[in-house]
Amino acid sequence: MRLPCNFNEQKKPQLFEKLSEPSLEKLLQHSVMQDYESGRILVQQGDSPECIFLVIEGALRTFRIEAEEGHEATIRMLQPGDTCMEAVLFMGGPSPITVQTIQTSKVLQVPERIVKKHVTEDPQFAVNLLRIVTRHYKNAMIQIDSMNIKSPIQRVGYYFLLKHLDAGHDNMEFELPFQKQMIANYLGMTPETFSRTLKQMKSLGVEVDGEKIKMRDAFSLCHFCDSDTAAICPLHNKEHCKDCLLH
Amino acid sequence: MRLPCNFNEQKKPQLFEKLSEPSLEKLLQHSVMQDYESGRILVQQGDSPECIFLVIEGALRTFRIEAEEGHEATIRMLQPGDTCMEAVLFMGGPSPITVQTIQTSKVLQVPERIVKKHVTEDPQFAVNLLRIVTRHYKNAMIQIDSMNIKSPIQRVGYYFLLKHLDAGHDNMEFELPFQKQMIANYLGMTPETFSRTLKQMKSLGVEVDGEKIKMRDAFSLCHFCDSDTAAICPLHNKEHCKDCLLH
DNA sequence: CGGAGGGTTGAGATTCATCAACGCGTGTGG
DNA sequence: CCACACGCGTTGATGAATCTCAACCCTCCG
Repeated sequence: MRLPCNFNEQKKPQLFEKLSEPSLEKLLQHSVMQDYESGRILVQQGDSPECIFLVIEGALRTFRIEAEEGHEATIRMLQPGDTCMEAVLFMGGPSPITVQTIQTSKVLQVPERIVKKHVTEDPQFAVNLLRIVTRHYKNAMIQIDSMNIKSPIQRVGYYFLLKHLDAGHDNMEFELPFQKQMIANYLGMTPETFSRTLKQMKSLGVEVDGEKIKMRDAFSLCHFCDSDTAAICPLHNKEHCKDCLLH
Repeated sequence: MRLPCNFNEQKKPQLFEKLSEPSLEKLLQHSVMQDYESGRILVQQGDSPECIFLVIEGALRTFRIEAEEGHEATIRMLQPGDTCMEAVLFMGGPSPITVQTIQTSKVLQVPERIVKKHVTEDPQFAVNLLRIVTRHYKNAMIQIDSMNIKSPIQRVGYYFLLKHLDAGHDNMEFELPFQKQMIANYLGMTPETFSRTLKQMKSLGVEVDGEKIKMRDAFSLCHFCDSDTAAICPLHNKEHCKDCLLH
């Protein structure tokens, strides 16, 4: 099986990073490519995990459900190149999360036993997994403190800051990669509050037009920076980094 | 260096689980044991991580700070046998968390470079780390949905359920392992709300007397069970598991 | 044209944080 | 030995913030 060509060298999924040809080949040999319509449940909370999912096209989300009211808490939202269920495989026990497509998606599935076997055979693969899982964990920690101690506008601001840095710090425009209600849930608020918060952001120089976000200048979002993002912001400690809360 | 004797075979820290004698010896050789008073900061959010901390005696907590108001969000609370900063070592970049003692504590510190080297040399050690990190991640996911979609009483109930299962399911009494304000913050509420919530729990058959929690019967907390805990509850699917939300 | 889904806006209800005061146990210093 | 301060936990009153419910607009699509 060949990896689809829409992953060029730079956007190669982290799961396969630096793997030797034969090692990669071995993994892909037993993997299955599959297409799903939007809204399809791939794993149910409580199921025992059976494979890792690598998003080729489309988008997935992982979330948890509260039994009583049926409310959902989004844990992650995945885009092409992202993987999920790697951590769950090594947790032992049933899956704590549900996995669902939120667009029509093409997904590569690597079976559990292949993964577990390969981890012991290729140290690079083990390191990749460790890196991926720790990055998820870091995001989770940020999510936790967001819910606890940040206001809605701070959460949205931080989310926008990350997307802005993704798009390139000299790019004054970026797009929301998911539906607004999805992002709202991910940020721990209702679609209504999210919508109202977007309006508040105008006064900070951030215009919202449908899916497009336009920033007045590159520092409009500096106010939402923290030690985590400062480390990856090319403008950090430059003269203009004035609104940064760290200073 | 010898591991202190208060870890018997069963309570051996997961970090060292199933390691061969020489492997363990190698790790401990370069580790440092240290005592700290309560309230001491061991790692500051933004610092680059330098070692793994293994709690021998006392207690630590890890948390994140919000810059503007100085509010804190507790990520984890550690007891003897627990470790922290393992995940951070592999995340790359500065530490997203602050680590602090919350009791006078004895802590074993394993330097970063020893850990990273040992991971590639002993696969069992790598697997241990992967298990530990994924378990943290799982807890983080549960924390996220707690903040989002659970009421204070549900959060406290779930926390109590875990402690109850820890103490043994046939034990109708257990103790709070930390200060109430610490637990409150960990559960994402103020000490006041926590206190009020404790009173509410009386009507569910859970008495609180200082640090001691007394349950009327083994099923008082079943109401707060979910798919994650059901898997480890010895009473699950037994006839008495009546209040379980899963049914 | 009509319906469905996503997004927005408004009004009201609820819940939790905040602020303040108090009780209690402990340790300290006069 | 007592007075006092301090930290922790509790209780009460208040207010602000966000969720809920409802209506509406818009676009897309059959």
